[in-house]
Amino acid sequence: MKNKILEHRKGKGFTQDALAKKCNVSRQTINAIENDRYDPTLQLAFKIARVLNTTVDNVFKP
Amino acid sequence: MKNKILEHRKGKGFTQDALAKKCNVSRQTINAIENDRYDPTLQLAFKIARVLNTTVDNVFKP
DNA sequence: TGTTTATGTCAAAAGTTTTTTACATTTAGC
DNA sequence: GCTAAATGTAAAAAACTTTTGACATAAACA
Repeated sequence: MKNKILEHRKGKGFTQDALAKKCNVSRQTINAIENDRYDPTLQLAFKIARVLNTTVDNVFKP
Repeated sequence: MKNKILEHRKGKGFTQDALAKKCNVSRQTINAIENDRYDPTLQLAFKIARVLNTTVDNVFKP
């Protein structure tokens, strides 16, 4: 699953750690997802999208 | 996680079984998700949305 | 260079989803 | 009311994912 987390994250000036904290997950989780090591749960996908001020469909592409 | 699978599914005239087959999962999986017993993987969420001709953000709400 | 901050990666644990088999209940049409 | 189709549910196992702590590497920059 491709994603545009990096793009949106940088756009907001967030570090992985900052984004992680806002999503209440570990930095490694954000890193792993950002680098396509695995897909987030649907819940976390929504959380990430919300924190990045966008939609799930916008951040992730199958 | 709330969802509008039933609504969209009926709109297309699909049974749970039909939707399941189109998504390559078991009928019980669709049934369980439709009835909020658990959330699908992000992959499956996208598949369901695609089969129902809509978006993940449209079908699911945190 | 040395220090700090940011990112990358592992292995294992923890947790979740999915499948299967089976049966119960409901709904729709005849 | 009967029948067939559709839906609901359960338990257990299999498959898969996510998370975490720990450590490694890289980047920034004074």
